[in-house]
Amino acid sequence: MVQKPPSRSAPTISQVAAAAGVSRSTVSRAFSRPEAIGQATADRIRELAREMGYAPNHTARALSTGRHGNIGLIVPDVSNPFFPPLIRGAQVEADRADFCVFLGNSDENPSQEAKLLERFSGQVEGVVLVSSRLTDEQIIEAAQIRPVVLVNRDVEGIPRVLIDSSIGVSEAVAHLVALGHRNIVYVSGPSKSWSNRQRRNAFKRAVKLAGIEASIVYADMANYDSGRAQVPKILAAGASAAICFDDLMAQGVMGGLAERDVPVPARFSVIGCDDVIGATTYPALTSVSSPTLQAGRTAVSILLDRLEDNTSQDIRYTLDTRLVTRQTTGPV
Amino acid sequence: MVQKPPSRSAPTISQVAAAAGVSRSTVSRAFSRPEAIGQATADRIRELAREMGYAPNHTARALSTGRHGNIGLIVPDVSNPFFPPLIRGAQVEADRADFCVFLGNSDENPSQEAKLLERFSGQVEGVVLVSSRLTDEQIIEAAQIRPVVLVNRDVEGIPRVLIDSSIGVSEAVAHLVALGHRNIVYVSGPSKSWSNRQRRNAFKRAVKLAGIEASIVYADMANYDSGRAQVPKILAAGASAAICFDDLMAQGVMGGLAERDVPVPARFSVIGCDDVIGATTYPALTSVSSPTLQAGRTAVSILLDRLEDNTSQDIRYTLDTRLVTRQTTGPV
DNA sequence: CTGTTAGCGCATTCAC
DNA sequence: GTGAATGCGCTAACAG
Repeated sequence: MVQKPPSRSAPTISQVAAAAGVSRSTVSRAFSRPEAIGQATADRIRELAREMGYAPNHTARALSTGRHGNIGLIVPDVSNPFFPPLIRGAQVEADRADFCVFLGNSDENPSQEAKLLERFSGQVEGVVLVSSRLTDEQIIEAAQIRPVVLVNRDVEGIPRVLIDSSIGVSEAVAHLVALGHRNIVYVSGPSKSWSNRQRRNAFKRAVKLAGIEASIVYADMANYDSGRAQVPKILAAGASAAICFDDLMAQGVMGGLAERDVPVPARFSVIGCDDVIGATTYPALTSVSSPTLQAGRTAVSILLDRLEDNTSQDIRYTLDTRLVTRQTTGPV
Repeated sequence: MVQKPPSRSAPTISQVAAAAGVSRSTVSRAFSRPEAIGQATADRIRELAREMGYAPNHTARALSTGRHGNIGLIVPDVSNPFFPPLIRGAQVEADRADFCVFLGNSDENPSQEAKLLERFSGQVEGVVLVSSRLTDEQIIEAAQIRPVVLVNRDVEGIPRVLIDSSIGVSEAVAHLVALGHRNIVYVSGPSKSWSNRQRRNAFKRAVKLAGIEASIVYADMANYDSGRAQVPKILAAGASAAICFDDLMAQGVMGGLAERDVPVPARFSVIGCDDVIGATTYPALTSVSSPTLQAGRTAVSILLDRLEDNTSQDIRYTLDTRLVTRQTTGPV
């Protein structure tokens, strides 16, 4: 086997053992279970190792133990502002346990997602799937190989953390009603999205409860242009306010309204979901805030727990949302 | 050694060899160098392996070859909209070579960055450091262990890809001058940022060349609130336009202006940098576009090249920027 | 508390 | 073209 000569070849455990006049096992213990050997020897070895620039070879350790201290995280699209905070949260939690995280981008594409899963396989102890595009069957199959935790995807038997927009959307409707709105529209996102179904249903329940007029306009994509394109339909419905599937669409709606000289919030109110850009726009967007960072943390936390004790109770962790009122909503 | 019993234990190369009636070497070759064995045997073995659900153990292979097909990518802050497209680009390129990428978040913190580097070490063949907060010495030291490629950081001898804002910023100034502006301000970002220094210098050169009045206001942080807080200083300077270190600050400036009832672009023009949010706001932000996705791709591409042929010529790859004109700039 | 022994799963010299 | 032997670096039983 040809080893590319490293500029500064790393010492092996044997070299440290020789230099310290002990066996390799002792050196090994000095790093993995220091409390199992003499305090003095442990210190001496670690010090010596430090001087020699020795560090345990992660790969060799992984081969021997079957544990590599890595997890995988697959998201549909890193560039969608919804995900970065979630990734961040996952990182933070992984960090605390000294785990490294592989990041994968599925491009909203099931086969790409499966490919990543395959590629990660054998290098990760578990995987977090965010807004997975895989079928239930594929997910269940993947979970048979190694622990899987889902975010915003509800598959029975697979640990999952769900951001529940119900409360936030209800608050949004209540907020608009309190401001005097009597005809609201929900701008729907991707039809196969779990989050979208959930928000739409919460919307329906809330408007029915309030006994006001309401309608739904359907867009296929969740982005600025898509939101902008819905404005004619929204205005045609005679609504005075819109709750949008996400903030990007909300921005699009605002753009479309501005083009038609409909002032926000003077003549029309707009509410987004996820609160990913709220504070950085003008006027600042009222939005249903999603605890995405928390979702990332929780998912990884659950995954790591599962790696510890191999319990397999059915976890379904729900995170609540709330309305963050800013400047795009006003009295009718 | 206690191996946690996998639900569906993966077959090893030996089992496949036994089942196929060949030696382990042959099976190994069937996967790593199929052309080195009989076409027929290779096919037969691969087929059998597929049936048995065999896949080469990544870790064992890595231990033996010293190559694990992973790279590390460390960014200051995943949540900063500048980075996701870059991450995306890096992923795309890694994907093409069947590499997995470890993502790390340094929190703009040098010691956290060093810690990640350490944690990745031994599992990655190379690392891409984006807007590194490490000292030159630390970077050089890291590069002695394994290949390192820098993005937006200029250290002699280390391969680097730099987004050169000079052209874009010059265009921005020219654009404003053409619109009749005669007093412009540059809203400076983090003082130790390479990008900021570069933009500020390009600004100085351009305004001097145009012979117009100009000034610089200094902010320490690059975010919305920081931009918003600069508005009084900007207006006090008597400027009619501002070029901001990045889009987030530009948004902040727009927010601050709106609060003071200064209409954009009617009475004041605003230009951002990086073009990370331009199209999703209203009015749409004029911005100096940074090819961040391309930067990510190029960095990984250079890294992978370097892993192939161990050449070590000094690469300094420059990516140009250009002004994207939208609706926040207008005649004075 | 420490050393000895035996793999983890694979890639790779050598022979044949 | 194929098989036998050896080692990658480390950990974990088992003795002592």
